[in-house]
This record gives sequence, C-alpha cells and structure tokens, in this order.
Amino acid sequence: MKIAKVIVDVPLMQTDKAFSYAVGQEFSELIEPGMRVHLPFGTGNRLVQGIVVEVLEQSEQLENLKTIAELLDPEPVLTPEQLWLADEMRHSVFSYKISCLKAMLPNLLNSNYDKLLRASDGSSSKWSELTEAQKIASAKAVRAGEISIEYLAKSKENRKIEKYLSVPDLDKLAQFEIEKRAKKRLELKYFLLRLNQEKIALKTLDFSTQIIKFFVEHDLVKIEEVEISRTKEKFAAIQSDQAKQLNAEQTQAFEKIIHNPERTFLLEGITGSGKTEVYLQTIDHFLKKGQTAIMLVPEISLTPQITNRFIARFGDKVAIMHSGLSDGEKYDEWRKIKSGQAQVVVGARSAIFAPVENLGIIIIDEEHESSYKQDSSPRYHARDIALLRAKWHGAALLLGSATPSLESRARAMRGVYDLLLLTKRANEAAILPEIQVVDMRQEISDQSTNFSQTLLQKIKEKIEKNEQIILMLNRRGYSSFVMCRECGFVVDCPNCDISLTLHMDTRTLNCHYCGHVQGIPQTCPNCQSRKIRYYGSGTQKVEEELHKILPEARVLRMDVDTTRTKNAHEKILDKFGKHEADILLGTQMIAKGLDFPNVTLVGVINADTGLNLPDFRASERAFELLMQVAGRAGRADKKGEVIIQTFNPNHYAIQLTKAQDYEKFYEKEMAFRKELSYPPYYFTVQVLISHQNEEIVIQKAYEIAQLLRQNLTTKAKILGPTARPIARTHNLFHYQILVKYRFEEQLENALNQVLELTQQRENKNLRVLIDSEPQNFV
DNA sequence: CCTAGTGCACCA
DNA sequence: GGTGCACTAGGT
Repeated sequence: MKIAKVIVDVPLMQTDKAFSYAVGQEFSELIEPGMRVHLPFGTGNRLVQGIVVEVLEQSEQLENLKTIAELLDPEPVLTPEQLWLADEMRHSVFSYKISCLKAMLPNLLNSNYDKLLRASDGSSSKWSELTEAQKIASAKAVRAGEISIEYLAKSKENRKIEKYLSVPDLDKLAQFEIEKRAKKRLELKYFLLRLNQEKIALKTLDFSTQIIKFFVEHDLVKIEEVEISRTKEKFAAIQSDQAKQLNAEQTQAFEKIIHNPERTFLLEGITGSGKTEVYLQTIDHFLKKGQTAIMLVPEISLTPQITNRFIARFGDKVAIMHSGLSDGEKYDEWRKIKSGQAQVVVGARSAIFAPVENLGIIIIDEEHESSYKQDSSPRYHARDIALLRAKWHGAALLLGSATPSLESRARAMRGVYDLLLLTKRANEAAILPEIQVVDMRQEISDQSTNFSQTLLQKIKEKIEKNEQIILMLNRRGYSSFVMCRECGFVVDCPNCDISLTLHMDTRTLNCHYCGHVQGIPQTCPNCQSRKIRYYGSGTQKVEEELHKILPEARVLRMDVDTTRTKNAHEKILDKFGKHEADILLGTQMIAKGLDFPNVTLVGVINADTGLNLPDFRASERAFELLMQVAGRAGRADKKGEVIIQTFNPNHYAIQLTKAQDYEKFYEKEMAFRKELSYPPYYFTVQVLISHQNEEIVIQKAYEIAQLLRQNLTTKAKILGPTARPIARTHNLFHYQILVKYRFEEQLENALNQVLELTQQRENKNLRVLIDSEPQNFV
C-alpha cells in the first residue's frame, strides 16, 4: 500500500506539518509528490486541499489512516525543486509551509472553499453568494438543523479553449452533394474548399450552429479543441528585432558570464549603458544551449517598453508574468512555462518561482529595488530564492543595477559575486545629464508655490522647444494634511496615528494606511473656527498649480490614484510617448525604467520626502531614486537636464546625486552602516508585535525581547522594543524589536519559540510577525 | 437534573 | 479553520 505525506491547506501552527494518508488503489499508480489532492480532514472530515510532498511504499498495513479523496492533477503542479525550495525558504521566512507552496502556484490552482447550504426543501445556495444578512439568517437556520452544510473545495482552474474546424478529407467534401436550396450549407462547403485544409476558429465563422452540426454529422468536418493563450494577440503585434553590436565593456561582461555559468555576477552600469542588451544576449546564449532563463523586473517598471523588447527578441518563447494579468491570464502563462513552450520568463518578484526546467541563467534587473522583498507572508526576498535556484540548477545569477544595494555591492567587493562594470553609455553620443540642485530655502519666501523660478523657467523653455518634461513628487493626493489656522488642530485618522490626506477629486480625506475615508470638515472639529487650511502638496495639488501657472502645458498625472484601473499605467505612458502631453507628473513610479527620447528635463519637486524617515536605508533609497529619475533625462541625442529642489541641499545623498558618484556614496554609506552595525555588516531580523491594547503590546514586547536575549549570544544587538514610527494603524498598536547579528546559531530556534508563545491562549489577540532582513521600517 | 453558552484541544 | 466535547452557569 502507498502512503502519501500531505501538507494540508489549513494555515495554522498546529497543522503546519505533513499528514500521512492512505492512497486508494485507484490513485496508487498515479500519485506523485507535487500533486494537489482533496482529503478528509479534522473531526468533521470536511474536504480540504493539500499538496503531496512525499509518497512512501508501505508493506504492512499501518494504523487506520484516512484515505485521499481525490487527485486534482494528472501530473504534479510542483516540481521536486519547488518542494525543496519550500523547505529551504522556511529557514528564513517565518511562515507556514502551505503558504510557501501556494506562493509558487498561480492563483487559479489555489482552490477556494465554499459552503453549499442545503435547505430541507432541496434548494441550495452558495455561502459566498449570500449577502451579510442572509449569511446570519442561514447560520441560525444551520444551528436549528433546518439547513445542512456541504463543503465545496473546488479548483477554479479554467483553461481557455477555442474550437477549431478542419476538413479531414477534401475530396469527400468536394463530392458531397448538397441540395441547391440549402444556400447556407453550400456557402460553407465552398468556403471550406477554398480554405484548402487550413484550420479555422469556429468563432470567426459566420454560420449558425445548425449548419456546422450538419457538416459534423456527415463527417465532413472535424472540431478540435485547442487550448489558446490569452496573450497571443499581443505577441503577434510586436515586430521582432536583432541583436545589437556590443561595445567593449558589454562584450567583456557577456564573455565573463557565459564562461562562468555557475557564478553570481553584479552588473553595475550607469543608466543608458546598455544593461538590457547584455541581458538579452546572455539569455540568447543559454537558450541556444537548450537552457531556460528567468528575468526579474520590478513590478512598477514591468512596462510594455521592457516586455516588448523581450518579445521582440525571443517571440513566443517568452512568458510574461505580472500583477496586471487576470488570474486566467496568469494561469495561461504558467501553463506555457510548465509545458516547456516558453523558455524565457519575464516577470515581477513571484516569477522567481516559475516552473522552468534546466535553468541556465537568472537575471534580476534593478536588483536594489525593495519590491523584490514580499512585504506580506511569506516574506521572501526574490534574490535569496534566486540564489537557491541557481545553486540547484548550477545556473548563473546576474544582478543588474545602476546603483546596487549596499548588500550586493559589498558581496561583490569581497569576491562572493563577480563585479562587472559598464561605465560608458551604449550610445556614444549620449552624454550624462547635467544636474542642478536648487536650495528651496533661498527661494523667495513665498510658500504658496511648489516651483522655484529656476525650474519654472526651464519648464517654459522646454515646452517652447517642443520637448518633454518629467516631474516627480513623491506624495500623492492633494494636501498631506488639513490643519486649523486658529488652534492648530490636525485631522487624524480615527484608526491610525497619522493625519488624513486630502483628495480633491473625490473631495474627501483619505487614510493611506487603512483606507478610511471621510468628508472635509467645514469648521474645525476642535474650536469651530472656519479657518481650515490645507498644507503640504501632493500630485493633485501640483497638477492644479501647473494648470494655473502654465495653462498651455498639457499635463498627465501618474500615481496610484490614476493607475488603479487595468492598463491605466500603460495608457498614460503610451499617451506621453506619443507626445500628447508635455509634462508627466507623478510619484516615484515614473522614475523606473521609462525611456522617452524626447524628455530633456527632469524636475524633482521635493527631494526631501523620505530623506529624514526613521529608517537606516533612507539615504540609500533617496540616492537610488534621485539617480534613477535623473537617468530619465536626455537618453537620446539631446542633452538632458535635471533640477532637484530641496530644503537639504547639503545632504550627502543629494550632493552625490549631483556629482553622479555612486562610488563615493557607497563609501560614505558603508562607513555609516559600519559605525551603527547595520547591514551589510550585520544581518537584521525584525519582530513586530501588535494588539488593540497598548499596555498589553508593551508588556508582551518586553517578554519577547527577554526571550530573545536569553537565547542569543551577547554579540547579538537587540534594539527595542520601541513603538513603530506610526504607532497605531487599523486600530492596533504596533511595537517592534530589531535584532542585529552576525552569527547566531540559536536564532531560528529562538524566533520559533517567539512564534510558539503566540499560540498560548492568553495571547489570543496578539499578532506577532517576524521579518528577516526587513526592507521598510516605516 | 437539564440545557444553552463558551473555552479548548485536536486534526493522519 | 472547524468540530466535538467538557465544563459552567443559570433555569426548573
């Protein structure tokens, strides 16, 4: 008899282990690790989905095991490599194994559970389709025994199928007599004869099903179901292109990578140095060897500009995975990869789990981006997964950036990674942009405007020359807070310790943390004064200001609020690319990966946002962002100009952006990290503790800190507990502990003990999150 | 002594 | 998460 070890889809600590199930005779031949199954679980024997991680042959009859109810897959949906990855992940990602496994599957394969409510009269309804009131009524009826419950654990898998018509025997069709008055039948006959055996999609035919049926019944045509890719049309529209000539530096990088295919490389290249061309050619090299490739791009820059380059070069060998796709589209791409049809995967963070076989190279572009770390459970870093996968396959790993993260650069300096430098712009004619820093303290004390004279002048100049401008303002909404001039009262979110942001389009005050929305008060809630004023500028306000100062300028605004709908992102960029607007105004999402040759001016309205955040990476982030946005200026033959407005003109992140000196920044920042024992000199783990009651959080946070101190060596530095910078959100108080360490054998063990603590009943409402190498402290 | 309500351990 | 079960308080 066979026994299957299964991880059940019940994400809880007590069920976070493999359960043994008997395999019935009917599945015995088929079952394999990596398949999804349905099984009876718990006292009610409700059907639960699970993933088989191991199949054992058991000669003697084991004690009464339950039996697997259903096999959901004809073949494994997870590879042995992915099962191994889930094991490895758990050493650093403090999450349930089932969560790790599910992170590797497209959503469609992660089944949703629904309850089918059966009334005594035989009628039934689905729980998920009921209104809140109906749910309550049904729940009562269930208790009264009037309604019984059935659990549905149904897979949502749906392949998009298209029906195709084909003619198996042309002669037979030609000789087949059709009566003259059957005009439509005759029409179809001659149409098919003209097609000459070519397949045709049923939906493109303008014949009724009756007519088609007649032909099928007489064996004249065959109908085939073909699984189609939802993204096919998009691919067909893109023109293919050829490899470009590499310059000396690019060639050197390329050669090094292909001759050391088991190494990790850090490709450091200034904007416009042609990193993408190196990526394309190295991928091509591995494809020619019969291998596959994964290319990661930050979600935000996963624009058509980037993806089209890959499609143009590799055609239908490419699978694209990003969050803009529907579940169905994601599933299609996943199938393409799984079946081996696609050998190049281009995608955001989660694409690192793509089920490719025989991996030759993994590329992570803009490797410094913090979005490569997932900020919800399982909190994995794509770079860490990439290292594991590269190890498994003996594949090359290429990290690319103009401003590498200090962690990666430090590793390259120690020889852990090989450093490859691109110091010249690929297009020789293109010169680096000129960067000017405007000290906003020196500007006329008129606080009502966001534009310095210098910036305004330049904008006008560029518009006259019919060139385009990108303006970045890292704050969305209209005003960042609303304050009473009379008593200083600021309108705060009732659930969070943060002021509400004014949104003019909807005329509401919004909380950017919990989503709370309320109206704008006419009088001060505190002193009833009418002197309510708006302070701080967001993209909406700056847009309005631009309309006032430069009514002739056409402005496009791009931020979370204008890109919420599907493809909105794409449409805005497309419009700007066609020069249907002069100014693209946006939050940091406009800084990444855009390439508009006609943009000759980049303006940073306020470089200070983020600079003074209580986060040791604040300077690094600011520097990266400014360097990146500066790189948007003058990418073709026109010289670019960058104007940075700031109240901190002497801050080193701003000074070194002006000098465009990564090297100097690296040195300076490393010295600071060394002095304060931060990464890359130390590793970090953050423990976040939340509860509705502030006293309880504080008390528990101290208990946890104590537990950590007891288990770790004195070399580990434990900071805190301290209140988070925004101490309360969603009506919960948040405290944090930061552990800085180098070598701590007992760390994993200690952190697991912390998690076990939360299982105790007295800590029921306590929320404890463990984040290894946290990226955001605010 | 019965019963509705709540807390709790366990799930193969 | 969901379930049966033990325990408890309050009613008859």
